[in-house]
Amino acid sequence: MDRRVTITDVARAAGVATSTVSRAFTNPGRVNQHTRAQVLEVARQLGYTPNAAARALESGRSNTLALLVPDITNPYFAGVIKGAERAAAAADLILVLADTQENAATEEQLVRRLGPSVDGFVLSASRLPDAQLLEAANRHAVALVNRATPGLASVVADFDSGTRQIIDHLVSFGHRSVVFLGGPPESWSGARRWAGLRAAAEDAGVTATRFGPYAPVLAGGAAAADAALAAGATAVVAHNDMLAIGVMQRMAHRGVDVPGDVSVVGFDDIVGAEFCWPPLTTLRERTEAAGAGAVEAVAAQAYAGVVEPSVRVLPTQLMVRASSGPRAG
Amino acid sequence: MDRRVTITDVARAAGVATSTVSRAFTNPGRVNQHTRAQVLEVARQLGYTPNAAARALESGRSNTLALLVPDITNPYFAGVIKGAERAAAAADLILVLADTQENAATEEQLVRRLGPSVDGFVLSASRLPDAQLLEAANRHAVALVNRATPGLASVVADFDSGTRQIIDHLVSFGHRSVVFLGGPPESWSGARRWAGLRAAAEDAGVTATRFGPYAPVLAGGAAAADAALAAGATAVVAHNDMLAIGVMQRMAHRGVDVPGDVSVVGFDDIVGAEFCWPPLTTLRERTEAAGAGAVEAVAAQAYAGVVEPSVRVLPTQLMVRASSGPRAG
DNA sequence: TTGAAAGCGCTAACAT
DNA sequence: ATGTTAGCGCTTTCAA
Repeated sequence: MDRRVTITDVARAAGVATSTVSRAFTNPGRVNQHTRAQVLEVARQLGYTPNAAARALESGRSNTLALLVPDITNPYFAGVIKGAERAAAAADLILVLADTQENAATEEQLVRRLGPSVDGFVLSASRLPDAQLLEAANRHAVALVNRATPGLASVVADFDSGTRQIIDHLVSFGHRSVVFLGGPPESWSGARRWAGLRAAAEDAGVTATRFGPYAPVLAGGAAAADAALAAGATAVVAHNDMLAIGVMQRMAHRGVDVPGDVSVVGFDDIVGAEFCWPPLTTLRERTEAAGAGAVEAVAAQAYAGVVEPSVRVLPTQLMVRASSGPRAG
Repeated sequence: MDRRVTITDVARAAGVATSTVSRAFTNPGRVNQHTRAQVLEVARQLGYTPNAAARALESGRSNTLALLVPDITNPYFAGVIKGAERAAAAADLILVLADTQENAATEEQLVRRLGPSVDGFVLSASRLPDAQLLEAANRHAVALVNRATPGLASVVADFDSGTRQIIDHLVSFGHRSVVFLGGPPESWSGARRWAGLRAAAEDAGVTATRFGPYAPVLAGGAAAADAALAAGATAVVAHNDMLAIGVMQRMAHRGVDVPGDVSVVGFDDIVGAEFCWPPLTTLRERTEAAGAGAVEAVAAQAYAGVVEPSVRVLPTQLMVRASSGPRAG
């Protein structure tokens, strides 16, 4: 569609060598100000843009980062994607997006396939075992979102504080026991959520029980709700908002009042947590900041030679809405 | 992080010329079967992957497509992204994602910045004027999603049928007039929605009025709802689901019963339309198919030399839920 | 069927 | 400060 203008065309038109043109673009200090201005002007007139492939071939760098997410349509990851995209754009980096379909094998394959073309990876909610993560980090710059592996850069939500906020909130409503409706067993953040909940419950002197695993989607709510009701739970905390909303739907269907009979709390604060019925009390994570922070961490490794793996913990905030209330009875 | 294995390494190890290795990979027919098998085996052992940049330099092709969306966090685009990603992966193409922030200037800038590195663009809900779109298509392979411009490939939802379904549905409930709560004036699909609604209303002998524009987000619902109520509307159709849900929130707040007093219908069927309160009657579009179709169209242009701009119209389906009902009074 | 060699566009020594 | 030149890894004529 477009006959490309090369550095040679510019050099010829400006009456200089190609190296001078190259320097005018990438090494402003090492070329005469006047020459530089003239070269840039000629380049502009000709509509010259440096060929990224040629640069990449030379430098081994593509100025491209890849972001892998388990499921693009899960609203939770929309924030991560947005933050990552923004940070990449700010750093003049190109962001490649891929969907792992909640599947470790697909994820591994994508890392292999994309690896040669990108300078680094942001792996969000990775399903890969630690060993494979470390192997990937051996070959590429890597940063994790909501997953921590010793030796790797990561950005995670502060689940310790978050789960404590949840327990405190429920305790303040008089609840003496909570049921955790767990998600996928391989989910690192799921494990952290449960661990935090259990610890906070113990500190507060209330009991915490784990049910599940359930699929962390709307449809998973039916089984989860039924189990919770059968156990006589008065307060349930779901693995994520989609599951929590599914639980509330099932309860409504069964004539159980939320929060009159049972309080429901979620994790994520997805779009929709605000307008589902009743509006969901849930732990908000700073997903955009997480995506942006991970991109920055990868860029630091790939371009600034930073080796020390940074671990950032982002604050969480309990959004108290109408799905939680005083203990029944 | 990784000492790269080049074609030369493979050639040496296999005792053949680099050109033979190259052919073994890209031109299976023009190399001895036995030689080829041996070369591939050696390559595998060495962990060789062709360098994409070098290929791109030679061929001028990056095997990369760019997808531009107005707002990544808008659940509507999640489906488009997913479909595009899937189609790209199936065609062994890399997908670059960028957010235009609902902004024509940003969109134009992204096309310029990404242009040299990608083989084509999928522009979804583009805010660019026709002239700029045509100019972009002059330089790159382009396909549009939910936007049509003469001469360009596009995938659009069947709003003619969709708006007719909406009107028929409301008429069957006895409604004699509908209010359309409009979105951004530059929105092509917004214009199509209104045009379809008006035509269908006329055919059905009911009146249609347009209000707005309103911001197509939850917060836009307050002003939209107030205007509709002031006008005594009994049936409103909102530009999209987010606005529709915002409208219902405002009505609930003002003690107006949906659908008892007012029926509310949206467009998109986003995640959440199903679990908002009341569940929203809305027109479902096949967003994933749209994203996938657009990628296929761009790929056909970029790699198969297809010039005839394909226009695909995807069916829409009215999801009747609880937000619409018999006309009041 | 295979090999030798010439670039693709750019950057980075190395000269001048 | 600028020009010359040698590749980066790969594909592709052109010969053999």
